[in-house]
Amino acid sequence: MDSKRATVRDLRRRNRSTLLSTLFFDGPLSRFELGQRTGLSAATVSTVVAEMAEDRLVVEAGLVESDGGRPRVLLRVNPTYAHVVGVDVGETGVTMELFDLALTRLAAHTRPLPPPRPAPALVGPLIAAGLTELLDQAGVPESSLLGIGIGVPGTVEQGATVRVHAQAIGWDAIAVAELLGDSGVTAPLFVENGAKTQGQAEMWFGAGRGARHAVIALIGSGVGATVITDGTTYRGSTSSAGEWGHTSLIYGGRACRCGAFGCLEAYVGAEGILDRYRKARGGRAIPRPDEQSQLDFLLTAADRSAPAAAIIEETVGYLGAGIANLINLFNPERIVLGGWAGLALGTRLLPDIRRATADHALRHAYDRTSIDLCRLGPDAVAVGAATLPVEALLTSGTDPRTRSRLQDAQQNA
Amino acid sequence: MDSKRATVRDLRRRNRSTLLSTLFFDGPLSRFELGQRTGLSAATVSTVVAEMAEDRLVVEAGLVESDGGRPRVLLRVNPTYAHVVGVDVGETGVTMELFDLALTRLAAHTRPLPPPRPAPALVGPLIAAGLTELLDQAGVPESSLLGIGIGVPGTVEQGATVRVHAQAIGWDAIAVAELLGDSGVTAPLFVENGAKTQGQAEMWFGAGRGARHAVIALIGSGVGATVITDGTTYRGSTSSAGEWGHTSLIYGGRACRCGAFGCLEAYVGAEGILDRYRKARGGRAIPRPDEQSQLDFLLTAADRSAPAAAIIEETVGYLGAGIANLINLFNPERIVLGGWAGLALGTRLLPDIRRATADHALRHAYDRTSIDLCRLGPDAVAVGAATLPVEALLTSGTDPRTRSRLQDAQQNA
DNA sequence: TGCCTTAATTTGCGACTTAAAATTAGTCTA
DNA sequence: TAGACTAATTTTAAGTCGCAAATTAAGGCA
Repeated sequence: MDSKRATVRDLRRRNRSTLLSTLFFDGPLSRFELGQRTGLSAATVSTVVAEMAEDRLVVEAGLVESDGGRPRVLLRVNPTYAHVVGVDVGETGVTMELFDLALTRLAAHTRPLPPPRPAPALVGPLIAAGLTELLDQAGVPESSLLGIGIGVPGTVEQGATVRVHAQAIGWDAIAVAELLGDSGVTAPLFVENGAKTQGQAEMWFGAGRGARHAVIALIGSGVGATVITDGTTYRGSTSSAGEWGHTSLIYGGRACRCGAFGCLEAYVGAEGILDRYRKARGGRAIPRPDEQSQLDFLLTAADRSAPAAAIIEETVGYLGAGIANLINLFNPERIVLGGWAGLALGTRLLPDIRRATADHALRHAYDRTSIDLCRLGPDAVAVGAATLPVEALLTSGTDPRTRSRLQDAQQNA
Repeated sequence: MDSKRATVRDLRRRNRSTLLSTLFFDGPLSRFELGQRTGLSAATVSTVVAEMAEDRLVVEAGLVESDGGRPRVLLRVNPTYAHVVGVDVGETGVTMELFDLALTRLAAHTRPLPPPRPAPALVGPLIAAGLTELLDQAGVPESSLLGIGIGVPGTVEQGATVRVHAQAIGWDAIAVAELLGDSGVTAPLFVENGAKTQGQAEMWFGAGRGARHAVIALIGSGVGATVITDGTTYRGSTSSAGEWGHTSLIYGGRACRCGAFGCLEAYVGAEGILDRYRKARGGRAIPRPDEQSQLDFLLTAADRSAPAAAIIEETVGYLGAGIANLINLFNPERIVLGGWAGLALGTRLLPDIRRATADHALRHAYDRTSIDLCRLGPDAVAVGAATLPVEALLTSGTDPRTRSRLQDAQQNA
């Protein structure tokens, strides 16, 4: 069915990849433990580790004392082997962060973008300029860059040329590689939907750690989800899977900005919630400057105002039904609720949300799913983007910088 | 991350598996073509094929004439290498079918079950007795059985012991292996949810052929779905994924037999449709004996009766929204609509259903999804069940009969 | 019959993992 | 402080595997 040929060299690559990955996520570990966890023989662990140590990809990290017997040497991924940059292209600004290989933040900055529709041609130079500044700031040479991950709002179609469809900022089928085409940036680029990078960050370092099947449900002004199946982000056939916000919750209900009616987003997205609240107030504006504080206002008001409480209660019900749909369809072991609005609702109402979910989900699946809150917050988009080059390194076991050259060579052949 | 060790032997197994699979699905093929399709070298193809020919798993199937040069020898999977049995355990009866390895039906029969709740203890002996009869009928020795696939209504929890939760027939956490425990059946058992086996049949031999990402949407009295991601059935963490029928379509709407309100099933399941129609008729019964003819009656009535037409139009709308949810969440390349009610609706109303779906789905994803009808019908549950042992053979490249012994040995070690 | 073309097999090689043996690097004991 | 002891690595010696190149097989054609 799948036509992946397998040579004996692929074997090595794969073993290298599993060893590197276990070291990255569960390290530091000794060679002995590595053998146990991966099922590989001590001999193989030894030779492969030696190879990676030769490349300076893996370094020693102290000893474990023993009660008699040779002490185990701890190994870990070398944080300074290379660096990665994560870029969060938002609707109003671009945040860039520089990390070492262990994803420790070394430098960061944010540049505003002219709203509402920043021309793609503008973003390229902005990133290029921001990049050199970032590198200068941390004293990291550009040659040390493993890659640059870019999180964008909108769907990203992976393929020969990566194309971005971001209706939110008016990008239609933009080829990202061209944005940085002539700016002299040579590091490999990895582009992905911002919600998906945020979800990946949550999976690697947040509430998703260790889960093989999970859904990261993100609620901000809009609503999206990242679906993790078997440890990897599910993309579907054209990378637009997980559009949870635009599933029908109330057939023929409120108009949604996607053009359809009754979408979940129109009910539990911050904009939808506040709009409903405004209507309940007889059209009076909510006396706060921005969406976040308006939602806070609503949540506080719910303690004393019946209409506000009703809106919240409804919202919790809708959200529960929406989450139940995720459970019934994907049967994950964990749901992680995030996004700024998701966190605002969740921190105060998680038990209610759980109850509402139970009312709508099938018992069997619900009982086997935990519902937790995000641990990283919306600024995790950049970290998540930065994980992309690291992921490429881990899954291939080889440096994407050299690999891309190889791929080019193969394509020319 | 994943701790699959990779020895040099696994390599062979994997290549054997890919060769066998391509031969099974795309055969007959010559060694030369096999090499091209799998990317393996001619040498490897030759040796691996020789091995499989030695086992009589693969046999020659004629020549391709050539215009000069040695003619290519066509190869195919040996249909008589082994046989498989597919069992469809339904609410009212058990259908059993015997196939050769090419899934050609050799014998079949159906036994009624005492409704409404056949005791599990009853089903075991029924299958055992039916099995010997089936084998006698076709003159196939039991030793030739590669395995027995069983499709059951309800969720099947795969694990050390396979457990079935089938509320429809009152089975709760039944360990299937025990059903046949002392009946002397030695062939490996494979148990799976009936909707999933039907979906698999559709993927192998029906409208799903060739798709990597697809959803088989099944509408009968109830509603279910099989989700295919990357060519394999998606099960989720506890095998209960794809419960499309119990996703909320209308928050707080009609009561569903699952206990929740507003489930899709309550609107587009045959029972739900007919119930709504009955209400529209002021409570008068539909003058037909069973659900299928009642639905036909409704569909025909729609041509001349406004209330009937309204029910159908509503149903199409609901169904469109439900399908749109599948598209938005899973982003498949193909939706296959099936089940007896799904077919009844689809054959007359597919264009309308497509339109309704377009109204609710995101443009980008909808444009890249085709919506087709099932080609096999509801009796495909048994064929689908029979594919399970074949699938085990294809993905492992080795005979599940010997493999299970190996696994036992490993577990004891 | 002999030459040409293409398919399949055989051969020689480099690469890989593993089990077992050897080595190494500590702790413990007297 | 010199063994004795213990347990982690490394080396060594098979045994496999897939591949490229070289052969061999099986026809067509003149």
